[in-house]
Amino acid sequence: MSSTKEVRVRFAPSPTGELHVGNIRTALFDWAYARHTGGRFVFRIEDTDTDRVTDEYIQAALGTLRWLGLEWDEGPEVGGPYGPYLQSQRLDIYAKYAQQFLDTGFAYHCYCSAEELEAVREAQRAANNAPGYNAHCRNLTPEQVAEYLTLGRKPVVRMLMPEGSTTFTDLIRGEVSFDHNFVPDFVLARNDGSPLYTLAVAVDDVLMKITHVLRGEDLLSSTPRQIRVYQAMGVAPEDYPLFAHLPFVMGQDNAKLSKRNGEVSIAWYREAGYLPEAICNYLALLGWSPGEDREDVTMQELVELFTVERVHSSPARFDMKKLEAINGDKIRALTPEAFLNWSLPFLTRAGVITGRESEVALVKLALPIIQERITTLAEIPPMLKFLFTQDFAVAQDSLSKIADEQSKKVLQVSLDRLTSLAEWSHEGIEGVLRAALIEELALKPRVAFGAVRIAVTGSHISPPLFESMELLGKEKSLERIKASL
RNA sequence: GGCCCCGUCGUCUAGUGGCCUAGGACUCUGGCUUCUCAAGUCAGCUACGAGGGUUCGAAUCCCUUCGGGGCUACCA
Repeated sequence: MSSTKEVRVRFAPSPTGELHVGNIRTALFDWAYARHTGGRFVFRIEDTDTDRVTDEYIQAALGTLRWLGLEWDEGPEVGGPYGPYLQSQRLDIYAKYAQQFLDTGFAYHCYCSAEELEAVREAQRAANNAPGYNAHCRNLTPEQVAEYLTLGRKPVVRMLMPEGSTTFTDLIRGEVSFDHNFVPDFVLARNDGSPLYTLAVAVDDVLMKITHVLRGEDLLSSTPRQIRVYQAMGVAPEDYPLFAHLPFVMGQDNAKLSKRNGEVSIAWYREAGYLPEAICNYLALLGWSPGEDREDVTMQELVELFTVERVHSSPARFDMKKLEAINGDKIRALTPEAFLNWSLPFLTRAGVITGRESEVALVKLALPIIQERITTLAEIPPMLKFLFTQDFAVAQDSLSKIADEQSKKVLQVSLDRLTSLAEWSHEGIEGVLRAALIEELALKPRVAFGAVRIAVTGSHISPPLFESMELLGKEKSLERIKASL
């Protein structure tokens, strides 16, 4: 059917808040599918709910997708042949179709008030009947209409759902069928003429020639309504987009994602030092897998491997621990240059460096010794702070650990031997300290080096000691040991 | 309540009638390695929601049941 057509996939969020991991997972699959098939990735903003969508959220959404590397071929800022891509700029189009549906009898004016509708629903619930509009206004006489008008009532446009049922094949769930007894006549346009989601989404998918709709499963039951709009537009069944309803991403406690059970905003992950590729790799594994016990994929590999056939139908729980593990893997896989570029902003923002060339040079030398010991970029500043700080002080909780006699002795001996060390290299430092502390004083390495570590780096947890001392320099290293005596 | 979707280790998943006494990853526990923290490495814990069928044989097919979720708006 659509085998010869160019694949066109859209991501169409309604930015009523910041994009969260669930939205992003959908965007990622949309993007991956478009790229995998060599099709087009269309980005559309569904801002018909003007009360809840703000420009700020729209801008944030654009920024988030860009940061993640999910570049779109058509959409806001880049344009495209089927624009505009903001629904708020397409109002006249929806109005035209609403009128057309009215003219052709697919839709009708409904004058019922909110109170009347509520009363109907109440009665249905009480009688245990299927809820939904009772088609009260389907066949109003001209007199009745006139009466509503004199009452000052303004009508909404309602789609007429005929008897029967709608069946479609979901690419993930197989054949799904809805009896129209449970798909009531639904509103297409408000009484001020503004369109509702069901109208706008269907009209745009048709006009933008969308071939595949991959979206959240919360929209599954709205699909028959969309299909009815296609029919009203005169679209042939073989030209309907193919649907694939993605499973939910749930929070830790099996509840919907929220701030309470794990941070959901991508902006938070960005600030916390997660790499876009780690986020995408992890999210890709929620509801999909490449098979063959594979998990680690680059963006490129995701594009190559992604198919809807391998997408699950059951919901997945978001697990921060797994994300952390993947983030650590991705950080370790970074080239020195890339790692440096990711690190610098975190170091400057934390006030560890100001960005001077000499500082950057030192950071460059220090990064290799911490690359495999962090899981997020945010861990970099505290780890390298000792190299740059002007007002060095040993951490409070470590102070007591070097206050005893033995520690004092270790530090004194270290100071003496190191002072005469000519070549200040980590090999040299290690050789001297091992000879003096481990062999001569017969101390356990962890005890002996522990004291030096605290004196020099200020903490009992640090990057490898000898490399750290080399980077710090002889003068500062000895200065700190002396100060701790 | 009604309609629809879903159900494999704690979590993400592999698995499409025999390769499954169910594999991988994360977490957790223990060991090795080790200058701390990591990383690496070895081992261990733990699952086919339940009950019926079909079949020589079922995690895989069918039915029932239980559980979870979505929708039921002039939200999306």
